[in-house]
Amino acid sequence: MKTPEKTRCESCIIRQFNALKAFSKDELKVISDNKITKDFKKGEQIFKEGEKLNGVFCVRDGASKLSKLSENGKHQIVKIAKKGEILGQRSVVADEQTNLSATALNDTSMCYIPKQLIIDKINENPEFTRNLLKIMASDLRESDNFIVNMSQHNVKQRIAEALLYLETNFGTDDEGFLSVNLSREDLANVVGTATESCIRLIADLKKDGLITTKGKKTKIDDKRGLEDMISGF
Amino acid sequence: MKTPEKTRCESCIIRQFNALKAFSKDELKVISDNKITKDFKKGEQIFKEGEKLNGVFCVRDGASKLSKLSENGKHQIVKIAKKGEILGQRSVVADEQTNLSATALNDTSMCYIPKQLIIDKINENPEFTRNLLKIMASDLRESDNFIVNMSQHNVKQRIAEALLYLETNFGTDDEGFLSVNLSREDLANVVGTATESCIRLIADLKKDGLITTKGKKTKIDDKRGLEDMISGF
DNA sequence: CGACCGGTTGAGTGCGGTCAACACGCGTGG
DNA sequence: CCACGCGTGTTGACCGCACTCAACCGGTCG
Repeated sequence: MKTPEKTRCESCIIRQFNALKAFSKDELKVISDNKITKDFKKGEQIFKEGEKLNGVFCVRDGASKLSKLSENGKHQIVKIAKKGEILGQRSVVADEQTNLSATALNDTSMCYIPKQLIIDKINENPEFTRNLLKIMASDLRESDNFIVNMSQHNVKQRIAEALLYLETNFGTDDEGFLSVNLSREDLANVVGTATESCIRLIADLKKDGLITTKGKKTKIDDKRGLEDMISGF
Repeated sequence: MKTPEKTRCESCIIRQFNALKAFSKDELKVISDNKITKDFKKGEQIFKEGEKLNGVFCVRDGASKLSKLSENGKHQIVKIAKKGEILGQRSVVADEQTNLSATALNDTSMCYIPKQLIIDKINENPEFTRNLLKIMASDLRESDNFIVNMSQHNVKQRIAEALLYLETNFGTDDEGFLSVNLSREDLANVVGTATESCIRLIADLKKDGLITTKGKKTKIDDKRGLEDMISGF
């Protein structure tokens, strides 16, 4: 983790995607003066579950996984955060320790904003608070939907869902391969299965002509086919 | 569903448990004048996923399940709401249709508060908004934890968890039986399994001396034992 | 070079889903 | 009043998905 040159929040477009868009020029200046830019290398841990955070992380670029360790030693990935999202806001709002660990999936650039600044703004700027509320309401819906998907779909369907999710949320490179490259293990941890099962089912999807792989990269060939399979055809 | 005599919000203790505790006497009067008390019989549906709600439901008494239908025709129960919780606040905050259906698990008494009142209060009363924020933050943690439990525990462990959850959150009657009596099917829908599997594993738990049943009622005999089993002993 | 990590494949097993039959209580209508 | 249907609970049998353990391969790094 290193701390490179700063970018001013006032001129940062990322904030349009999160609750920070409520802030005035002046407010942004204060935040900008107090934030720290932090970069994380692929695989580096941003924070660990149970930690008390002293600030939140605004994702400028890159992808990171939010996961939780269960007593059998497996990491369950609950969410993959993308550009514009803010990590740790739940913990700061609730004034609790973090419930999840965050780890960079690729080289990642974050802005670290001290907790007190966020708390002050919650008390001062109602528009900001309402934004936060909406975002958390949306997160909550996502989580509830995830629960249903986990319990009502088999592993193959869940893998298909995860791949589609990665495509729509992180896009593809110029050859059509997924931009975010989850390791087989991470993918298995997203869908809540063993790595071996994950590998085998990916091989199945290839055989079915729904996806192709090249090296460690994955490409979705038949989006419609995947969606149909998820629905049970 | 019938609408019995009103209880004034000012003198209602239930509100201490939810975001409404932020309101002044005057604000409560307005709410009280605009709310409707609605009662639901066991099994009655309070609202259905996809509906546009025009208000929220404050649970005065009883238990209700929040569930979602998946395309294979099964209901996954995501949460069981208890006295003091507010149903529909997520949808109202996000200005979306409901993501979940709500159904009464036993005879239930609700206060229906028009949506606009809640929206106005979000804009007027920052303390209320902050309360909402904290509650949703807490709901979000619960949901994330549920995801991890679902994917990392086997069905037997999940049933044990569900029973413990019912005991701690809804208590027992004077003989020690769980106050909320989920049907086998509902319990299966909580843990995301087939009713038959659920029944068989409950029989296991009985054989192991961890629980007993009498008629349709269930009693937890060895809380510690259940907890150990969940942790994998 | 060996160590190690990620990916891959094979073989065996058991958990849990599915279908079918049956028991039981309850309300309803003939 | 009983017959009947229906919803819920229960049990049996079967089978396949997915977990586990183990071996192996290729690349990378010390």
